Amino acid sequence: MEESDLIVERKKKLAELRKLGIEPYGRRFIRTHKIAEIKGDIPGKVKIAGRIVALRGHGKAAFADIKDITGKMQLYFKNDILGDGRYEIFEKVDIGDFLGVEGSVFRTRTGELTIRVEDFKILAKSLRPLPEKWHGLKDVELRYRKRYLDLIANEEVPEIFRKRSQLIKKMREFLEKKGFLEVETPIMQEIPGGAKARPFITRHQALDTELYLRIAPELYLKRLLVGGLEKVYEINKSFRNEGIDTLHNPEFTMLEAYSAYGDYQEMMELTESLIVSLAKEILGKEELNYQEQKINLKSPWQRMSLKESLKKYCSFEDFSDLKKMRKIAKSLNLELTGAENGFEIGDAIFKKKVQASLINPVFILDYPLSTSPLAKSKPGNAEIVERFELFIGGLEIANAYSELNDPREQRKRFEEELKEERESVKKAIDEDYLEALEYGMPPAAGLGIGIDRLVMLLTNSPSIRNVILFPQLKPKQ
RNA sequence: GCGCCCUUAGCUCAAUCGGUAGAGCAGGACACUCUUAAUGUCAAGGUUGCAGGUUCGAUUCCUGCAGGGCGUACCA
Repeated sequence: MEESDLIVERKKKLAELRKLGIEPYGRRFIRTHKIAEIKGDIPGKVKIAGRIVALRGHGKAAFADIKDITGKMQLYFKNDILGDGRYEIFEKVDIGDFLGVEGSVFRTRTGELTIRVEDFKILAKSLRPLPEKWHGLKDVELRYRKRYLDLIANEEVPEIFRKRSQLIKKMREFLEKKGFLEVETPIMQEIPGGAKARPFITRHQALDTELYLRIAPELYLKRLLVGGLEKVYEINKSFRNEGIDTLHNPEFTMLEAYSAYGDYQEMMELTESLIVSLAKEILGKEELNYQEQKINLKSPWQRMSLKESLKKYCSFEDFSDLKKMRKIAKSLNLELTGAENGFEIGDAIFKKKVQASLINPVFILDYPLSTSPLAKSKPGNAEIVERFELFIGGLEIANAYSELNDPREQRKRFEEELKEERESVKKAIDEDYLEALEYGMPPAAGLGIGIDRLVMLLTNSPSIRNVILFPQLKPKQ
């Protein structure tokens, strides 16, 4: 039978219901209980609503399972009880329909809590068949393109998004308690800054100007530090016009937080206590499994410089030994242009070799200045900046640094950066940002946390698409 | 972008050393007033992702395309 035949069949029932004077798309239905609230025998009548997910007919009686957001309940429809042609109407109900039912709670012979339906209303007729009841919806493409079906068919899916919501809520609470102010900064920016990704371009008609979707909110949040707001954060969607894979979606959710008078050491403490407290709230514990790996989040977390990590996992001693590093890079099939300095090759080797070994939380510190144009250099070492990235379960979860607040140094870094910029990206220095710095920005620490990846970690999800309700896919022709 | 793999009924899956596809669920009909992956009987459901090629014959082999998955590159 073609799908259209299944739909024809249901449309037929719809018409028949209307003929019987039943409107199959109902209105407000006032419930006395949500399903999970019906735990024992409840005297009198209850009214619940939900979607029919299973039907088991027995001649002039039937059992049905109805589901709301809190759980599932068995319903018992019986000709003798409904009476007067009402059972005939019930026979036009399909799996997938939304019903409001009224009845009394009892236990079946097998002890299952069930509602003996005395009256019911069809709240919405479903015209399409639901995915298979036992195996759920497995087709990965369908799950993403029609997430509503995934939510109906696969129990663990709503749970992931409940946890995601919980995590963001608790993150807010944590930061508020620490005195951070939540702000909103422009998504459409004249000059996209704060990261080096390719931006999406859009256009404002009335202003007759091109605008860019932000790749990060960083430069606007730091303007607020100039303005005297000492602790700010934004839970933001940012947009990067780059490849899509298990760790990257073109639009993604990030926390960025800035704290005046602090440095990256302060941010490490904040990050550690934030993530530990989130794990306790969401999972109720500090240990978790991520993709076959056992992870222990218990403080204190390990801290290691980038250089030390390379020594430990790739056993090479000296960043000035370019020959040796190139050899290692080559053995890892890394493509190099030949113009890289020691730190850049080191970073590439790190990504390829070290990262996968960082299962328990590790702060990797002290990145090369050349790849960190907005970070403050370490006292006594102009090549290195005060920056860390946090790795858990082999995933890069956070990135933070002591913020560069010297406007002339910042200009120099921007100019350096401009030289290597890719052709598709607008070549411009954010003069307005530099001007802001000239008014004086307090020394500060800044933090970025990839919320999608953190949710992946806490829900044991192998792909970022599992934790984004509507991940980006190619349009289907 | 590159490499490898996948695409069979609405859903979940079989099958074919190249001989025109078969189950379960869902849907239809009948029976059944305590079932719970209800049960029993019957009937129906397919341009095997799309377009070409080879062949007497292609769902199967080959090429191209589309979508998807994984890896890799870009994403400081």
